[in-house]
Parts: sequence; C-alpha cells; structure tokens
Amino acid sequence: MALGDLEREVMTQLWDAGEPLTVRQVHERLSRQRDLAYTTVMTVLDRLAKKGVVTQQKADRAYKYAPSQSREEMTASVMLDALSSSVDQDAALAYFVGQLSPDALAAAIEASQKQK
Amino acid sequence: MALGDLEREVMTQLWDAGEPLTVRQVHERLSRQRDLAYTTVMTVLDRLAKKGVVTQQKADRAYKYAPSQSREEMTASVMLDALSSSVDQDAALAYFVGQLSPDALAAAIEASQKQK
DNA sequence: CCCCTCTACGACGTCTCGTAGTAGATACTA
DNA sequence: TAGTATCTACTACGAGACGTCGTAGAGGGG
Repeated sequence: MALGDLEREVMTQLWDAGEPLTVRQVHERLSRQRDLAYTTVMTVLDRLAKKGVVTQQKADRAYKYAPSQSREEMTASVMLDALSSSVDQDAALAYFVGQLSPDALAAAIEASQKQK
Repeated sequence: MALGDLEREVMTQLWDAGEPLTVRQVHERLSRQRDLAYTTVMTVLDRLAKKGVVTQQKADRAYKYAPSQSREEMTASVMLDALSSSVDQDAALAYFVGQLSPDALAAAIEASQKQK
C-alpha cells in the first residue's frame, strides 16, 4: 500500500510521538511546518485507518490514532512486497544484497540476531 | 516509479522475450491472454519510455523497445528506494534481514559475491 | 494512386490523494 | 437554557496516474 506525501508526514508524526494522538494533536504538530485545515488532517487519518496502517481507539470524545506498524516494519514489508513480486526472488535478493555496503549488511545481520 | 498493472504485464513480455520488441510483437504476445487494442499497447510503451524504464531504438520503420533494467535490478532498486525513504535505515535493514530465512540470505550473499 | 503500417497526439473514465467545507451530534459554559 | 466549541461523518473538487482507444498524418509497397 503506497502512501502519499501528506499521508507519510502524518505517519511520521504518529511514529515520532510514540503514543496515540488525536486529530487535533496531529494537526497541531503539522501546523508548525505547514498550514493545513483541521479537516484535511482528519480526512487523511481516516483514509489511513481505512488502509489499515493506523488504528483508531475511542478515547473520551475523540478518536486516538496509532500506527499499526513501526516504521521499520512498514519499510521492511514494502521491501518484502517488492521482493515477492519478482519472478526470480533469489536473483533479485542477491542483486539487492550486492548493492549494500558489506559493513551495513554485516551490521544489520548482527543487529537482527540480537533482536531475538 | 510505480508501475500499473498493464505496464507490469508489458514489462514482463519484454523481459521474457530477451530481445527488443516492436509494439506489434508486444501486442501479439499480450493478445494471447487478453484483448487489447494495438494503440493501447503503444501508449503504454510510450509511457514506459517516458518513465525511463524502457528504451526505444529505431529499427526500420518501427521502434523496438527494450527494458532499461533487468527484472532483478528493478526489484532491487524498488527495495533500495523503500529502504532509503526510512528514517532509521539501519534499523529497517536489520528488521528486513530478520524476516528472511537465514538460508536464503546466505545464498544471496554468496551469489552476490560471485557476481563480481 | 490506394492501402497497410507506424507514430504522434488527444481523449475519456476511474482511482488516488491533497485539500477543505458543511452538517449534525455532543458537551462545556455563561 | 441558549450559545459556543469540539468531534465525526459525508461530500466535493482539482490534479495526476493509468487503462483504454480513436483519429490524423507520414511513408513504403503494389
């Protein structure tokens, strides 16, 4: 599921916040950089919820929105999607790996070990 | 650069053919499965050329179209794009690597070595 | 001179996305 | 209780991407 520019900015706010935010809170944060109508933010959050990338929880009057995946999970799943759409996945993965710097790759492998 | 469904089908024909094809040839191949106007195929090839994912070479009367990248290169570059759009690339890469089976990863690393 | 084949260009419907307004429900406040 | 603020729901509209074609015009072959 591809996100638009504004959708990505909204997701960034949610990720950075680290906790569920209301429409108003997201609007406030975005307003520091750009001029957007409150309802615009609402529409975007609504669409993100319909896409399943954020979840809504009713808190008092307002809904709170939280990302349904971490940034890393989302990035990784886009990468996996791209990979799985390939006919020859092994070759594609080999090619991809070849593009990475050995150091970055080694670091990633090590980090992924620790995670478990 | 995201491709649409038809665009992807056309690319598949070009990749599978292994050689540059004319509009007519692509049209013929696609016609085995679906019913499409000749001009539809032409438009799609033209758009792909404008996107830079295929190249045109004049051969006699007609143009021949060839993919500018292999399937694997294209897949890998989509993956790299996804990765580079991430704020914390290291974490995203680690997460991605963690999703792969160790065998597949090892095989890919080995294959990417040989390529050089 | 007519026909076939190509390319060039325009067109239209549908979807997605950025952007926002209005309506209606609910709640706080004077 | 009447007025105001706050939320959500629904609708809308323009731009751009894409699937899908049609028509016009150029150039070669019979």
